[in-house]
Amino acid sequence: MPTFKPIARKKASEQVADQIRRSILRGRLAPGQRLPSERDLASQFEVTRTTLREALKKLEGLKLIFIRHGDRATVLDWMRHGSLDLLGDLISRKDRLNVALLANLMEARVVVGAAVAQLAAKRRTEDDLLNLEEGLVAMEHARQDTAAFQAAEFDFFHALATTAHNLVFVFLLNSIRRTYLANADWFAPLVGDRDATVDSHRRILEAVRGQDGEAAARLARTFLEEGMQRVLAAQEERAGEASGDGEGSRRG
Amino acid sequence: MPTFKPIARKKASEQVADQIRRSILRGRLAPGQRLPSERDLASQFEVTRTTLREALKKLEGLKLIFIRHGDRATVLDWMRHGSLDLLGDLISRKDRLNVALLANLMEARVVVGAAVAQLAAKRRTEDDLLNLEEGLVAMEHARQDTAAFQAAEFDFFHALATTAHNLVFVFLLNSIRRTYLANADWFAPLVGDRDATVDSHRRILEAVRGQDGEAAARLARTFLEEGMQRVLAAQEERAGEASGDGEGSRRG
DNA sequence: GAATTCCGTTGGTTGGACCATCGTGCCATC
DNA sequence: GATGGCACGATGGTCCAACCAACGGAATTC
Repeated sequence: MPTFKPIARKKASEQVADQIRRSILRGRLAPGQRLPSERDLASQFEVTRTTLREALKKLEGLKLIFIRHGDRATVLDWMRHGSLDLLGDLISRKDRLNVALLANLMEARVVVGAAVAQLAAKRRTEDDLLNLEEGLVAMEHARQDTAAFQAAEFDFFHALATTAHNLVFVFLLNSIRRTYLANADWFAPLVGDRDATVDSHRRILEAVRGQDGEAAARLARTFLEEGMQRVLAAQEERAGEASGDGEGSRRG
Repeated sequence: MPTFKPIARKKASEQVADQIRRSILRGRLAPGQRLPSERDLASQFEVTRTTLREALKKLEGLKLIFIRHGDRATVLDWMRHGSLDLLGDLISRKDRLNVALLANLMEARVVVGAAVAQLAAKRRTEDDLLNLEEGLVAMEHARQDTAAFQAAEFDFFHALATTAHNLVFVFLLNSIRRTYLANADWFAPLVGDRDATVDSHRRILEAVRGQDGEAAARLARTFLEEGMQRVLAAQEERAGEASGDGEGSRRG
């Protein structure tokens, strides 16, 4: 029995937003440029203005366009204003992967992971420790399921951010997680050896418990950096293989 | 001539979204809870479903609620899914400031600033250097205007992120900047001495030019950490003063 | 008992009307 | 000649009243 994916049931407004978003991200709509009026766009896409407006609303939320009453929408410079939610769109274009962005994301995990580990050690409460222990247990329980294990592993670092009592890092990890888990296959080498991963994270937990920020940061950084190397190495391997293998077995 | 602020002209859909968002952030709407139907909500707020739906769309973008066709909207756990765009709502509640979040934000600037400085030194191209030099010039030109100088100072670090060629950090700084500049007054002590700030950043630039990542990171970290101390110290001072000083002169 | 069908609730879309704001150009005034 | 008021067209914001589409549970069927 092959594994089937749920079919994409995209709302009309989503599809409209997708088209415009891609035009902007690919530079076919330059910053400062003004979009046609809602009425024009609606007739171009053959949807109602209501639907078209929902699409624009979404793009506004991504900070891709700026909307002002009485004036047409303006394309923003996404390098300057773009939201983290754009990562998901940028990292995979059809079946192709943006390897540079993959590296970027792991790099950010290294930096943020080490930082939250250090801060967590400084600020952890007893409740935080219980929460982290639960996270470890969740990882152990998910040992059999790759996707679940990856999610649990990420959640451990999310718990570290919570323990660090820094909402900026919490929210940042929320955003990263979406992109990370949506492309989990590519990041799988990070947790290649699950037992070692659990051990590693247990050592981090103990450092946090002992309020040894330096050790916690070092352990987290080492785990993530070595994992990043594995992820990128696996990526290079695949780049060497023949292409055009659309749906075939990607794992093995 | 006093300085006037533009009046706030909020759209109906924004006001609706504000109310629901606050209810969620204050916990009056718990994660997992289901919202009333759009028709119900629309009549409660005395707006059309169209307007109500725009509000929900916004909340969906902030990852505060989850919407599925045929089922009512569900409140998400914002600690687990929330977007960085929530920072702006959380940091200031009316005239009161969330000091912990202020510290969080500076803390994130320290970590990210040091990281991008280090990576920038490793990866800078000649174009990047030109860009950074422009950033310095912009800071010098803005020396007279506090708000403009703060923006220029932040943009220097944004340019470092661009130089680091890491989109995750670029987008993260985009999000932080919005909150940072919207509450610029509170962060002003960071750049208290503007000449020293320019000098500091010039040294960072030179370290980047010399591809000395360690030095760049150290310089950036020192500047930001000391600035954070000033910001927090100023905050404690104000906490000691009498309250109720709504619009009065805040700068002295 | 289990699978199927039906149906009410609810989100998604439509079409058309009207209101609010912006920018522009004209005009009267000074 | 500069200023302020005004009218107008373009455009985004809201309203209204339907209908379409997905979900979930109840009724039905086997």
